[in-house]
Amino acid sequence: MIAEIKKSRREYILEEAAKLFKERGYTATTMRNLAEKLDIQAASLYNHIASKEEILKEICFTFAHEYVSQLDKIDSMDVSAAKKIEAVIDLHVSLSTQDAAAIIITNYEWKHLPEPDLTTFKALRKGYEKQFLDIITEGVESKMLRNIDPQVVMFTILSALRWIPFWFHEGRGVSPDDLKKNIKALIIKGLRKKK
Amino acid sequence: MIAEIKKSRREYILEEAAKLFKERGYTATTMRNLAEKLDIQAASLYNHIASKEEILKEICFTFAHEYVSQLDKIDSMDVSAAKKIEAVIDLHVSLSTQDAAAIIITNYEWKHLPEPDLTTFKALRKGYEKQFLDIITEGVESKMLRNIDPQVVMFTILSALRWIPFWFHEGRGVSPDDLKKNIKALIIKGLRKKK
DNA sequence: AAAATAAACTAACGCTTGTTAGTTTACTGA
DNA sequence: TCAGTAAACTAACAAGCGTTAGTTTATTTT
Repeated sequence: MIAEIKKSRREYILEEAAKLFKERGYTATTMRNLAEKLDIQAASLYNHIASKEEILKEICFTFAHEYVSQLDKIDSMDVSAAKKIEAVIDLHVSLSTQDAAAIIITNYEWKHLPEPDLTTFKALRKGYEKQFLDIITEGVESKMLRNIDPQVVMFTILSALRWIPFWFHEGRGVSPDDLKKNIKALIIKGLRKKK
Repeated sequence: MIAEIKKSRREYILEEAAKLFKERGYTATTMRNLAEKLDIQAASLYNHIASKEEILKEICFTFAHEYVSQLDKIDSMDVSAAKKIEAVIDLHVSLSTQDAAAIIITNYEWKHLPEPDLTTFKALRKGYEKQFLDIITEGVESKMLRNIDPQVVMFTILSALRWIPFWFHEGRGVSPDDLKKNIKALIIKGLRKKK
């Protein structure tokens, strides 16, 4: 009970931190900025978190692990490469439209992680990209997908997906579902050979 | 002659600054970091540049203007929307593979510009995106392109292009020319209706 | 040879940074 | 009612920040 209350206060701080990190970037956000947003003194933050770096670490790894475990699930499904790519698009759009700020931190502010977390994170990220690359390569080799360089395909798709939380706004423009459909139409029909 | 020597020294500083800003981000890069890279004292930098912010400003606006003027040229051509989109892809790949660090600053570090430069820059960027959006919309309305939400198409293409300087390395993987061909194949065949 | 200029230097400034220490206040469960 | 605890407070720190002032050194121009 007590732990729960403590946790919710802590999580609220993490949320506000993510928003600030998104707007100004991690380095340019000060603990006093964050405190001001919460209407408390900077020193009071340390009742809830150990350090500024800990905030970054918690956000980055929470979502990195989420991505990795979901991709594992997708990859173990018994469906075509094209279907797996569609599932990856759905995954990114869902997370990006639900937790935009935190996803931006995970994708763009991780480089400010202190060692050894930085090395760990980079390995996670590299592993994710490699696994996705293998799905694309399999699709090309089985002649299901157009013969386009798999690395170019991977980076093109991932960078498009990683940018979504910057421009997507709930209730303005397309809905999350329409976003999924449109991106899949654009990407997949470009990849799939004409039948 | 004197002006030329001074300029080359100054430009060398700008180049090194761009590399550091790329690696660590603008805010996390200190004038002492930059000085160390050039084997001089931080104070000596001020013989060549007025401030840290001036460095950022010069890099951002140099390339923002380059993008805008090139897009104007493309837009005034008497060709189809698809051809214009291809030309935009060529433009981004060329700049991203030639001046990777500076392009990254222009695309990702501009938010640290001080006012009123920030407002000016955002207007330039917004204008660029609007002009590109209009090209895509025209293509959809003329039934030449698949019926995909133009805003989704614009952001998907632009974010994919803006990420290139992060992963592209000369001499490793695809060449700039192959990169152009592959991205155009992926994007355009996804946009164009089956004939 | 003298003057001018480019480009480095040392020393220091005022300010902001993340963080710590110790204390106070308000609520909760026994 | 009283002890325990969560969560705020004030005050201050050491380190690092961008930048300025004034000076020295080396090269080029006249």
